Amino acid sequence: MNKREDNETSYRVQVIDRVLDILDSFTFENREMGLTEVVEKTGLNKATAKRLLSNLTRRKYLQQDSKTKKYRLGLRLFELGGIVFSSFSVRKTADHWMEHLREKTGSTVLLGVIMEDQLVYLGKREGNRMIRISSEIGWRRPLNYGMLGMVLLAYQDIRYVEHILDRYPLRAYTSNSITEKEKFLTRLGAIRKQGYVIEVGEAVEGVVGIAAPIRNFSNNVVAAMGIALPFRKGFMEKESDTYVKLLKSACNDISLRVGYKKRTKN
Amino acid sequence: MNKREDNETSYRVQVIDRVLDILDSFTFENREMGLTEVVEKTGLNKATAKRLLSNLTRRKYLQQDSKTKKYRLGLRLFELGGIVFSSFSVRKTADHWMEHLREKTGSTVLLGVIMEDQLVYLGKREGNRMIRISSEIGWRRPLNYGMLGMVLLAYQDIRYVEHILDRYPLRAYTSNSITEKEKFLTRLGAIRKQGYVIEVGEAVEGVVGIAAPIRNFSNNVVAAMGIALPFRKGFMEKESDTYVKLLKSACNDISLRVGYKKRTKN
DNA sequence: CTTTTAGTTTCATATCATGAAACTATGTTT
DNA sequence: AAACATAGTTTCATGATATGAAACTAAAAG
Repeated sequence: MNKREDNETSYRVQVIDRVLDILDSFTFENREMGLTEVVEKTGLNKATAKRLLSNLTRRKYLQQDSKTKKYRLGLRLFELGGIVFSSFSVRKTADHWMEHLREKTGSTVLLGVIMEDQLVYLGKREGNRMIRISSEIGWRRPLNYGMLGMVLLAYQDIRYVEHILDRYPLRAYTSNSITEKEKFLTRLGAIRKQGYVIEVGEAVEGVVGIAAPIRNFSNNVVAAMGIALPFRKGFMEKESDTYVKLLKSACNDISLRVGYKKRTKN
Repeated sequence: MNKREDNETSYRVQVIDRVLDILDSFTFENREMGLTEVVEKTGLNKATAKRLLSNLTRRKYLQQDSKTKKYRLGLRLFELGGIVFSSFSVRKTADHWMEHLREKTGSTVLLGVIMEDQLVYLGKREGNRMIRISSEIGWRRPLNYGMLGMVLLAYQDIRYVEHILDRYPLRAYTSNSITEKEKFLTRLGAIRKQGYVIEVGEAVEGVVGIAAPIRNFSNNVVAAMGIALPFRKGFMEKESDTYVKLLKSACNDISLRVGYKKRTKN
């Protein structure tokens, strides 16, 4: 008998898994669920689900609309999330630079990191123009998505990139998205050489993205920051340079503050 | 009809309470705990605690430092918190105004709401001056704390205010804090009359706070926004007016834009 | 090396979560 | 208005499952 589960788990507690299944069944798109919907998503017995839901609600991990009886994620999760949020040091140092960039460019500024093989948005500043970049803080995207994903991938080990592309195949988000692996890898090479990326409508139609890497003390790229602007004719010739310079100096400064030491071999 | 014990609980599930006790034992100040520390805080048996911790870790609700063996809150909580965060509509509409205020004043801007009888920080923009306002998003404070708390309380029903002051007595955060109930109530009246508050060093020594209310469609005050600046001589005479005007117009605009949410009472 | 402290694993036990079923409540169709 | 349909709530006998004392290992401290 394989009693020994070779992972670190000492023992599985059924209720915990069930409770977390419930919490996990809430998403950005699906923020409200009734009892029946929860039952459908989790496969739990109705009575059990009710009991667990009530317990979570009593502890403020869920809240229930007294009228519609529907449940949503509770305040406690917001608080706990806030604790985690406040612990990302990159975010903190990037904060006022994001502010600055948005001010100077009037465009939406985004900050992302790699976490568990995915792109996670850590920061966002809404631009005052009319673009809709629907990326909420906490969002996850595949690592090959858009400007931030490309920058982050560009500086990873090639084997890691392969691993990622293997697991999350390239998708056509728009008609301009790169979907061929070879082309994509070439692109990453170019980004590495340039030190930044400019993508035109590859993630969102009609939106230009400019992004650059942020490094930590050990020279590793740990985050990427980018700005998103609406595409205009002549942009590449006239304006792009200004934006790139702005962005690069911001990213470099953040890198320094996070502990990045300029290239010295050791 | 005789309901059960008048709370909504259908039945208590011990493990859930225990698991949530564990999560709840993490705070902003205490973000990392070893097994023993968790046992101390929760009163659980060591074996039980270990089992629950492992389960939470496997599900990314906690993460464990492989070196020190210490646990911290996990990425999943950040994501779930993000979902809750993104659902606060006041925050969203206040967002670019906070940006604007910080830009114009160079000071720290804060946004807070009442939640479960406490002041909860929903938004923050770091000023570029050297003040230390240590309020993280998700923080809770008693409702009688500082500029935001005072503004929020000023517009609540007097009986609610009494209830709050009863439960959370006035504390002296600085030497300027009001600690007498009568004085405090008079202050709230003045705020209501003025439509804003200016407090000098009542929450943090040497910091001036200016805050104003944000109302929803039904005229209820649902949030408060404020700016925090370092105290300078002659501030009250020369500068305060400009700041108040800026802030008031921002708050008014947000109030207008915060259209309708769900109706709470009728 | 010895002691102390912290983390991990086991397993017999009865506590505790479970879910089928019966129930209420509310909305929808005839 | 009754009949039907759908969603939420409560009960309680049952045994599956969480429990914790104890024995263990690992790693610091003395």
